[in-house]
Amino acid sequence: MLKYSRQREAIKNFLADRYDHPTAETVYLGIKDEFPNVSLGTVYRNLALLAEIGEIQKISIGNGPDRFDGRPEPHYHFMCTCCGGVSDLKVEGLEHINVLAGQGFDGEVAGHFTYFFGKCPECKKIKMS
Amino acid sequence: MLKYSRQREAIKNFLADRYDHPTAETVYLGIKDEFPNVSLGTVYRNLALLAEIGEIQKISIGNGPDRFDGRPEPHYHFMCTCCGGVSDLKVEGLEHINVLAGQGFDGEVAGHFTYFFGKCPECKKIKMS
DNA sequence: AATGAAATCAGTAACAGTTACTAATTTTAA
DNA sequence: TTAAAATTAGTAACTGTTACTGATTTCATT
Repeated sequence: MLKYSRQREAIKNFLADRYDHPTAETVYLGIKDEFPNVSLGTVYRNLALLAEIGEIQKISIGNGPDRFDGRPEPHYHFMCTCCGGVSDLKVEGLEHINVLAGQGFDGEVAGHFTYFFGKCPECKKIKMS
Repeated sequence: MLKYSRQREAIKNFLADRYDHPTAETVYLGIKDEFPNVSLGTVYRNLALLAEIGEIQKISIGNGPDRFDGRPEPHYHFMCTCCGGVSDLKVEGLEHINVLAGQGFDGEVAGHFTYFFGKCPECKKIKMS
């Protein structure tokens, strides 16, 4: 049975406010002013729990630490190879790619993970000027 | 300057022979009969080097250890959620998705990583029978 | 409001995968 | 053959994450 916890609520609120897909470490530091004694383990545990019940998303992108996204609706992500930032990316017409992947494959394709990489708008602007 | 090394050659050969995308640990154990004193660090270093010069591919899939693919040509991968195995997957008509992702995005999409998941042919068969 | 079982917590230790360091060995151009 | 540079084995250290512990918080039931 799931019980309320102030720490979990703070973690959820912290994520709801931002679009930069912070790491567990960042979340930890971010709720420290409200909960000075919060444990990093608590942050990890709640992030995993929230992801499991579908209230947030865990983004395992590249080789660094996992990142977390407060928006549960499925969408794509973009990682800037220049500044390392991760942002949301709206991509239309990609719904069919599981079917595409299943053609000529004897198994059963249930889904896919995709992330795009390249230069984010800010880094592109800097290089051009 | 890159010098020849017997260990590196053994690692490359080990990968060339197989399609199961082994982890560094597996590669390490696999070349141990030829090089009983080989170091795990040597395996990691050479796998990273070979991936960097484009002779093999590093597959960072899910949350487990990285896996390595002896074939450098770009292709997709499939992970079975049932047995955990990773296999190659031929998918046609996915070349355009970088362009698709770039529509309405001010940055520059250079590429993407995608892996599919679901049930592999073997696991699908078992469940059905 | 008081009780108590279950969930959650903070703090810390342990863990897995990987990288970094060091002195000895191997490679290879001269 | 020589010697500088690359590579090695072995080991320690590091990063991100999970597991353990006894104390605290939550909350349905009284």
